[in-house]
Amino acid sequence: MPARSNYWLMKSEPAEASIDDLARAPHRTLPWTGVRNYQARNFMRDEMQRGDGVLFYHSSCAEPGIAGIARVAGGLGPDPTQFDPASPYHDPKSKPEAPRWFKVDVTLVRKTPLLSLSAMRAAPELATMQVLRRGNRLSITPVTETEWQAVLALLGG
DNA sequence: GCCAACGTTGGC
DNA sequence: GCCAACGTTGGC
Repeated sequence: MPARSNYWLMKSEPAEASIDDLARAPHRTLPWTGVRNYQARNFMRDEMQRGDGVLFYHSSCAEPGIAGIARVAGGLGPDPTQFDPASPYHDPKSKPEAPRWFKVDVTLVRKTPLLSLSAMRAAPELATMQVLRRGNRLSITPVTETEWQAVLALLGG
């Protein structure tokens, strides 16, 4: 069994939650709600731990790429939006006694200059990153220690 | 707006 | 359990 990853890349549409939204949030922390994919959910529910490093990635926008460094602040629990009929993430099939969807809390460490998707693709040392794989759609992907260090180096430490 | 890729759903 | 249809993601 492979070792648990200590590093993650998490996609967010900036129109929904940008790096600046995270910077302005109380305690620079936001709950990562709205994940409706089982694989991504399992990462949050089963593998993520407080203190894990997070690459905060802007997707579905004019300039996709890594916009900052964050960290998992804990807060593992049921995603409350699944029970909210007014939420776009409402899941009528989910019951409070058996929640389907989970969230963690994410805290900003620092905003960085954008490491654009094109720059990521141009960096051979990042070629293994799951987010760069053809057809990848997972909103949360594990990042290796080597990839993490390579991203930090590209961001200028 | 297009479209490739992939996940989910539901009929059988 | 198979698999076609459909919906979503996300870069371009």
